[in-house]
Formats: sequence, structure tokens, C-alpha cells
Amino acid sequence: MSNSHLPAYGQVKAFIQEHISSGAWKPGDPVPSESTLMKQFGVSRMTANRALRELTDEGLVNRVQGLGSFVAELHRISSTIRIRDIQEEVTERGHVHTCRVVRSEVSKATPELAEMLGLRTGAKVFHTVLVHLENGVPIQWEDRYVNPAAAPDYLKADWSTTTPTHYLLTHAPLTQASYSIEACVPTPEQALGLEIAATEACLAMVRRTVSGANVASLARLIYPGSRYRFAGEFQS
Amino acid sequence: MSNSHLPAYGQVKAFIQEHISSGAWKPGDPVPSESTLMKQFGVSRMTANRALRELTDEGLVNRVQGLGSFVAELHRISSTIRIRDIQEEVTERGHVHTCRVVRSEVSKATPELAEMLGLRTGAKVFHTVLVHLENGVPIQWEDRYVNPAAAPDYLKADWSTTTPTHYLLTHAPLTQASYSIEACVPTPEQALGLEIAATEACLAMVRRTVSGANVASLARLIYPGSRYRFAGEFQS
DNA sequence: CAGTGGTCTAGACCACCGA
DNA sequence: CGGTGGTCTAGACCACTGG
Repeated sequence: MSNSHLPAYGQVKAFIQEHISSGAWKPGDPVPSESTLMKQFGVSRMTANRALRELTDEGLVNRVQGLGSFVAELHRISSTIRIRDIQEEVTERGHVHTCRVVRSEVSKATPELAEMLGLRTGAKVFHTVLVHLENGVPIQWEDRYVNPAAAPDYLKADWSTTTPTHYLLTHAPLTQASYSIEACVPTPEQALGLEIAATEACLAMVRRTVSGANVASLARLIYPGSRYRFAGEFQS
Repeated sequence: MSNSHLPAYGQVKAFIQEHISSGAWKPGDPVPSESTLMKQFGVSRMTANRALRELTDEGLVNRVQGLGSFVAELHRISSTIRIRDIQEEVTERGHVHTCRVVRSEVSKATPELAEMLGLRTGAKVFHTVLVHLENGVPIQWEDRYVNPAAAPDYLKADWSTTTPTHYLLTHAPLTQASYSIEACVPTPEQALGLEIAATEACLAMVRRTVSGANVASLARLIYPGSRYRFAGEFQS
């Protein structure tokens, strides 16, 4: 085994994890109690508790006070998505990120937009439309509305050195966000900007970010289906 | 404050979280050390440690041995995705799930398929193609290859009472999976099966699941762009 | 009631970092 | 060297569950 260098709580975790992932303990089966693990591994209760608590946080185990610990249902296996800055993503791949500004303006909130941003209809909003390129190839159309209350100097930023995502992350402490991913066909203007056929399927990510009491921004990010995909891993 | 009913470690966490999300402590700034928190809150070191450790697990704080604890970069805010059974998802919405079987057969692995499933070219694989409907409306085209070693009786399952996802979750303990989401246009057969126009953009989720030593299954799930989206929330 | 988990303490040893 | 985090212990009190 490779457990020898693990801390004690890690060895207890590994022991339980192996029994679960091998199928020896099935969903709903009881997991050894803290006191059982104390005797079995010769550890203190705090150590056994930490092992079980971390497994609970990871979604592998359910615990009920007064009852015991049980193997969780399997479909809880999960993966994490992060808000990433596209510039970071591109340079991390060793490629060059550039950006074209299509629009950068002050506009008035339509009723739907006002609703989404928590403003009055007709209120001032910032609006930018950018195209992000990786090694000169367009990979993202970014159409973004920003609440002036959250970032008053948004339009003064220089999009050749920073990105809206990065600017907002550093200027408006982010507390919450929601997103959705859907498929769409591009508008003629988007197809032109992304240099793709008007019939090509695209991924659209709609993101709404909240900063403190304000909705900070509403963004619609369009990716050509042929040049971009989201990927991830589910673990243990 | 509403902290009064929180356990001690929770109060310490809340204290730090507030300073971070309000922007008072910015990324890179030091967070109070364990011994500082001990004095400030009158708690033991284990309690202060737990607060800081959980904040680290949540990605809000970075800790370096011998140096200290620091506010993490903000873009770490994350969300979790889970593998969900489509039948569960539909019935949870109070709707009716049904399913049409398009194909259910034994076939031979092409070179690419063999590579993805960890088999030899020409080896036996199970192949099913199903259409899932919500209240009679097609919402998912499921094209799946299954490794016989992981689920020998896969083709004997009754797809009117169970789904491949559910069958595999219960019969092949899942240890790992990877996925990718992309946009595509449907093939003529898929458009027909999903009852959509051949030009409609679709979401495609490709999922590869691993069970113990075997790759269990390779699935391509196609969703009509007009009827389905992935959505989620980023928290704290 | 006995057994479970949820929390907390006071003290300990170690490895690491920077001055 | 002193301060930091990483881990561990032995014991404690509480709330909850089931029989």
C-alpha cells in the first residue's frame, strides 16, 4: 500500500474509500462508527471524526446524529466548475490572447434587462461587446451589461490589457453567481465577428454575477461549437 | 447578528468570510493566525484551525506552513455539477418520463471506440440508442457503448422501467468519470428522433465513466437547444 | 438506557519559514 | 530563534436516536 506516509485521518479515509469504491459497501450500508474506528486504528476520536467528516463533505458518506454513518447514494459524485478568465485560460495553454472591441457604450436598460440587473427601466447601464481571440482565431463573443453602481469606471478600462471578467473580479468583490449553458445559432453579426458560418451551432453561457447587494453584471458568452467545449472530471 | 446560534468554529468562519466578501481583506492579504484567533475569540487552537481549514477547503483562503494564511484569489468561486439520472430529473419536476428504444445490440469495437473503452479492436461491446421524453416531448438522444466486462447483463435490462444511467450506477460501482459539453447540429436520424428541425443547434454531453479497473461506458447525450439547458449556481 | 454523532478544550510534537 | 501551520490525543459535555 501507499498509505504509509498518509496522516492517520488520511489512512482511515482511504480505508473507507476503498471499501466504497470497490463496491464492498453499497449505498445505504452502515460505515464503522467513530468509536469502532478508534479501536480498529488506535486513533483518538477527533481523528476518526475528521475522517468521517471530510468524507461527508465530499459527498461519499451521510451521517445522522443518534443513528450512524452510511454510504451515500452514488449519483452524488460531483465535479466543480470555476469562473475562469478567458485570458488566463488562453495564456495557460501557451497561446496568445487578443481582443477586438465591437461596442463600448452607455445605454438604457430595457424592461427585461432592468429586471435582471435589479434597476429601473431606462436606468443607465454599461454595455460592452468584445471578441476574444486565441492565436488570432475568434473563440468567444462576449456581450456584457454592467451595473454602474457596482463598477462606476467600467468603461474606462483598457480591454487590450485586461478583460471584463478580470476587471470585475478585482473591482467588485464577487459574492454569488448563476449561470446556464445552452446551444444556439449565432446572429449574423455574431457569425461575422466569430468568423464562422451562420449555420454553425454555438455554445452560449449566460452568467449573472452578484456583488454584495448589487447585481454586478449580466454576460452572454458565445463560443463556436467547432472551437470550444467545456470539459471536466468527476473524482472518487 | 445571526451568529449567536452558530458553533464556535462557525463564528470564526463567519467573521473571516465577512471581511473577505465585503472586500475589507483583499486577495493576498494575510488572515489572522490561529493563535491570534484563539485570543480574539477565546477558543482553543483546534477550533481556530478547523475554521481556517474549512475556509481553505472552500477555496477562500490559502495557507502556507511557516508563513501564514492569506485571502485566496477570487476566481476560485466554484460550483458543483453532478451526474444525474434523467428519469429522476424529469419526475422531480412532476412530469412523466418515457423512453423509446431505437437500437439495442451487440456490436464490434471500432479502433477509436476500442481505444476509449480500453478494449481490443473488434472486441464485443454493447450498444444502445434511446430517446428520452418528458411528457411525450423528446428531450434527450442517448447513444451509449458499454463494456461487457463492467456490466455483462446490460442488454437484458428493461428500458421501460430503468435507464442506462441508473442501471450502470447500481450495477457498476462508479469510481471516476470525465465529461465534455459541446454544441453540434444533429444528424438526420437524431433530428427525426428528437422531432426537431435538422438545423437546430443541440447540446452534446459526452461522458466516459470508469468503474474500478474498467472503462464502463461511453455515452453521447444530445439535447435539443430549444428544450434543454444546464444551469447552476456559484456560492459564497 | 446505551450508542451515535457534533462540538470543544488544553496540551503536545513536528516541519517549515524568515530573520 | 520565534512564529506559523499540520497533526494528534484524552477527555469532556451535549443532542439525538432507537429500543
